[in-house]
Amino acid sequence: MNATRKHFPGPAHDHRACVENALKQAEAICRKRGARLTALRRRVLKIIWENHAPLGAYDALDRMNAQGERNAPATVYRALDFLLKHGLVHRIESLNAFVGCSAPADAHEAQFLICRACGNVAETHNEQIGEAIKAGAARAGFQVETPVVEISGRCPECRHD
Amino acid sequence: MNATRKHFPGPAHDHRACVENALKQAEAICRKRGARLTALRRRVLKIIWENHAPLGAYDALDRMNAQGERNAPATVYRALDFLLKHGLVHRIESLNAFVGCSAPADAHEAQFLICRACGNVAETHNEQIGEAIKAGAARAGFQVETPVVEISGRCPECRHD
DNA sequence: ACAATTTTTGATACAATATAACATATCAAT
DNA sequence: ATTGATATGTTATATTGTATCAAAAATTGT
Repeated sequence: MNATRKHFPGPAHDHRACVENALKQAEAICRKRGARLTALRRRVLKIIWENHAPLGAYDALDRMNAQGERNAPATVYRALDFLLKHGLVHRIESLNAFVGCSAPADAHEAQFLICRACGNVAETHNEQIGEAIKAGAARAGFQVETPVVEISGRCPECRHD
Repeated sequence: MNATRKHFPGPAHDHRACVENALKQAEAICRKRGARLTALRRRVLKIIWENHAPLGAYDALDRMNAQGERNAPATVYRALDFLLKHGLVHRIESLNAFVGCSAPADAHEAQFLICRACGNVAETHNEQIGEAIKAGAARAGFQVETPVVEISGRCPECRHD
């Protein structure tokens, strides 16, 4: 296995299975918490998971309304709020867009690797980054609550060295 | 000196001098580069520097138009683009807002400590965070271009331990 | 100093992102 | 069935950001 490429979906990536797994996990998590993953919310989650590039709220809305439905922005934003609250999706601040969480079962601090060529985003859970942030913040007397780490660059498939 | 508090403006902070210094540095930098820090751009920079909390583009616009002027959004965005390009301000992605750069003379990778109580933001230049990010990205085969690190939490003045 | 060129600014319109407010519907527990 | 809480529908509006083209000002070459 090529350990350097595990985070981004390579050519062998089975995305159908990837999405099914995400939905299954979401259902399990919501069941366990007594949270209601309604048809609407599940549908938005599935749309977000269509690929590994973050999707804007209005793009998600367009997908929902493609067959003539008339959902309003608030509908999508509310579903996204629910999904965010339960850690099923992440918001990418630097893109104003949303991406499926690759490890919704575990509490985690995530970092995002954003390929500016193909648009895909990989989620990492790097303790060292988290520790460096906490240490640096502590030296400034700062109490960390929500670190946002979004790293723009080139993914393994798109880099040109 | 209390080293833990040097990044955030404490009660003794002389903000008038702080702003004057920022403007002086901006002038020196632009002069050296042959970049034109016009009256308009200087004015926007000064408005951004009014305090240490990031300011939205439309808030800056409101300040400009407070005396009945009729500047349009594009005017402010263009000035901000110039200031960003020359590293005189930073954009805080998670707030859609802009803050003065505290070290415009040096090229640097910055991190931002954002106090969600008082709104102030401190800029840090922490090598260890940068290194941890580069190392983590490298392990994923990812080529870092623009790391965004915005840490929300509580500043020394506002924390409640 | 003048014309040619580039850069900056003005002005109008519009696109993209996000929320407020209130009504209706559905669910869950008694 | 009634009630209370949660979720969705609907309309309107707020916020953030660009595109486009015209006019003005600064810069450059002569």
